[in-house]
Amino acid sequence: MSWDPVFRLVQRIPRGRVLTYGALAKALRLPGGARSAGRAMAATPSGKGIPWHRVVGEHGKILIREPYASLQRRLLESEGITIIESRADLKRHLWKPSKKSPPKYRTPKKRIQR
DNA sequence: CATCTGACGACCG
DNA sequence: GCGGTCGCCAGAT
Repeated sequence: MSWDPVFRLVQRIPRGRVLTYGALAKALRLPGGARSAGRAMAATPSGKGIPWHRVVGEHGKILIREPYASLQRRLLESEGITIIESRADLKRHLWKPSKKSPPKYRTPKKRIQR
């Protein structure tokens, strides 16, 4: 599975903005919904400039575990996003994948048979 | 091939 | 608002 479309979209999230796994999944029509978005992020290659920390759970909650949670919080705050009780203020920072036909994820029609 | 394991979220009590 | 269950499905073991 190529999570490329996911990475591309995440890469477009502006500084100081966040997106939720659910919104991400919905925007790309990921099969399996939000969890798929989560899997994609878990597979995020580091060192590629992908702002993974801008993806949070519903209500802006940071869902990942330590030690990443602390790191994510720190990164978000450094961008001017206020985190209260492990949550980002979505009202102010939720980002919408505006215009430009968001790359739509497509399920492979069929899998390679063994 | 069988099972387990989640960077989720909706639902219910 | 909080904790438990369930559907979902790709990777890991």
